[in-house]
Amino acid sequence: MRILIIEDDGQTSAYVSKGLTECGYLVDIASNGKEGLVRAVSEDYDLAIIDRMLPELDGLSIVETLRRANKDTPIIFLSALGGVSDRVKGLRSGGDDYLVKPFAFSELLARVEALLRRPASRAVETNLRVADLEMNLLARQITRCGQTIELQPREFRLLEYLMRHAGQVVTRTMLLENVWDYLFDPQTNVIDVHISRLRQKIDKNFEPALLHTVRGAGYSLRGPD
Amino acid sequence: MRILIIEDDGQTSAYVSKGLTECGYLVDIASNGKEGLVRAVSEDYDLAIIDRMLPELDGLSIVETLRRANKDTPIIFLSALGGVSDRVKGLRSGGDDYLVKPFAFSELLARVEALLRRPASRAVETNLRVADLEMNLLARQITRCGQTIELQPREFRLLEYLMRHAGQVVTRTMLLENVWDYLFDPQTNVIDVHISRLRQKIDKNFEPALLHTVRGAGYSLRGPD
DNA sequence: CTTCAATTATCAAAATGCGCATGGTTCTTC
DNA sequence: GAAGAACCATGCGCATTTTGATAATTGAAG
Repeated sequence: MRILIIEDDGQTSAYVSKGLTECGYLVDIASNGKEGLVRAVSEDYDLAIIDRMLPELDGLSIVETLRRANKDTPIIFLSALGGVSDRVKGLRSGGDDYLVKPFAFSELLARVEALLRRPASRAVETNLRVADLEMNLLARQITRCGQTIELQPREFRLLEYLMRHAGQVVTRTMLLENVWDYLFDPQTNVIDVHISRLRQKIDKNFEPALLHTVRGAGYSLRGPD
Repeated sequence: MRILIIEDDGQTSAYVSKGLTECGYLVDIASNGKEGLVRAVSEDYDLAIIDRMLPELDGLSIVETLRRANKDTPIIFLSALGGVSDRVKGLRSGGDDYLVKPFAFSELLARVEALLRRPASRAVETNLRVADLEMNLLARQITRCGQTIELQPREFRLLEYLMRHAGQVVTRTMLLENVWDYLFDPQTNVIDVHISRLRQKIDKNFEPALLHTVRGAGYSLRGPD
């Protein structure tokens, strides 16, 4: 379990970090708001502990930004501001819990674990999305721009793999290994054929194209940036 | 959104209930632990607010029992016991939050909404289970007693329908409509055939049988009670 | 014991899914 | 701008899977 601490007071962050590490969590510390936000957005933490008052960017704004970006990492506020209205503000902004300094580590830990225990934290991803292309793993249904698209099993696997690696370049070797379970090169153009068929279905009739060829390397599924 | 309050102090429960009702929640009140537990188990609340000290059965025990019964209704403890160790105990027992009396209603409301906003509250069911028979909708995988079982698409649909209606009697007409999309009677024994095939796979080699015939009516999937 | 519903086995038709080969297209490099 | 490389699209056919029907057997209820 990975936890991010955003806290400018080195003493507090060291204290919390030490305790959590001892309990087996992987802890990262960001000492200002900007850095914290960047890390929270770009990496996948299971929980974040955020100070409300921070240099560069305050805690409330971080959380609001995160939530707007659809990141629902559980968040515990840590703050010296202990008034009812402060706590309400923190929770309303998208925080999941609010602990007033000074606090007992044991309570923080209990609250961390209460949040991590919520099924949401380990929720299974049932939906993948790249731009307006959506895959519902449960219903095995693909839609682009609201229109549903039918895929064959192999095409489905192919697309799932591409979506799970959206933005990255996916090589033929990766596809052979992970979509076809081949450990060798079949010396044919199977991949090309299926990529082509997939394109017919997900990119033809739509704008813009999402499945791009990376000459000499492989393919890459990505939306417009 | 339905909220259950388990609280013996009439004044507190009335106060909380009034506030929540004004916010559009449907509120039920149980004034002792036993009654509260029964309601929490038998009905489906989106959240429960539970006093720690209650006549008949204390709050901690209620929560522990609920969690053991696999109910993961979010729970907020409300208590006059405000020491760190009390709070930790409440959270450790399976509670999601702990608010010390006296409290501001606005904070309680903010905490209620923080919990309800967590996706967990509207988590999608990705797993069905009847006794030791499990269906993982995401992986489209069936296991009984840990052993994985292969099913054909139609058998899968059939079993899914049966599992979603476990305990009930499922008639042939229901099956024709929902598994075959037939709106008429095909005048053959398609259903019987598929039920038989399904039995071979899920009940043969296992004890006890889960798929029961209800003579003259249909079938019923259910575990031992 | 009889009857009718339910179960099971076997079969054949239908549908599907997949990969290959071929020939066409686009890109790169000189 | 020509040649070669990489990539793309299409149709075909094989193999397998999947399905539904028929018919024989079993078993429960009266």
